[in-house]
Amino acid sequence: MTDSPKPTFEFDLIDDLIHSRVRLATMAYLSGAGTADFNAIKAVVKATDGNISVHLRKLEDAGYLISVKQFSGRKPQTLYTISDTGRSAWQRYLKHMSDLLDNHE
Amino acid sequence: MTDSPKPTFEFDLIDDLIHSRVRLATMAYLSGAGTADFNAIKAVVKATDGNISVHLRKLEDAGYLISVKQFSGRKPQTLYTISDTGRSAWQRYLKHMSDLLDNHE
DNA sequence: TACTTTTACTTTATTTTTTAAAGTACTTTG
DNA sequence: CAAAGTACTTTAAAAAATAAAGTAAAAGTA
Repeated sequence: MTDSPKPTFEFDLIDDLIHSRVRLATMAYLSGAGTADFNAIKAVVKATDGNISVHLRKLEDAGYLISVKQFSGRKPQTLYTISDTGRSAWQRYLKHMSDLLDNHE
Repeated sequence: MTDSPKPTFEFDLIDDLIHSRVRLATMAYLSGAGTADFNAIKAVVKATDGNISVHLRKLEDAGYLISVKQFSGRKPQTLYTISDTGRSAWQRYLKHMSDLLDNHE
């Protein structure tokens, strides 16, 4: 048998929960913005209401985001922030991507 | 109305065909290896036969990979190489990821 | 005031993608 | 030569993503 080829980085370690385009955009935006509401996130991510709603829920269920429901004037408003768990998952994700790039400059 | 928030990079430009974990691993490996056969790719990507087969087909259908079928001894062997189209798509992908990282060092 | 539209979402249904399970056509091994 | 393996492909099942409806309240319009 021949020896198995070297992987450039550990693909199986990349976090699927973050990797999805919509959720990646969400995490990237929130990591900079700190806190943002449903509509702001929807806007940067360029997603439909239903779409972003489901993805936000997924990130929240995973414990990556914390949501707070309040009223802005007389309208309901949901605010989202990255949790500590979410932040370290995000940092790990960035590390993996950076490893990928290091191998392919 | 308030002005829309600034995205950190253009998420809608990221290439879904490459972004999928299995296909990302495949492209990353092939971009370094030059050419590799079905089994070598399957090994680095840690995928099952059927799984990698479908993903390789997808990359080939997109014109990102070129496959050549030959015999190694008496066994069939399929070799895969990144095409020119694939290489530039790959470079664009890396550029986008690098943009993402620049905004979040 | 009655009615339509808009806002801020959630829920459900449809489509797409991914993964897993079989299947094919050989070859190698005991 | 029968059983087990190799190198895949094809089809079926599961999961994920997207789109379409639906809800409840607010706001604008006639």
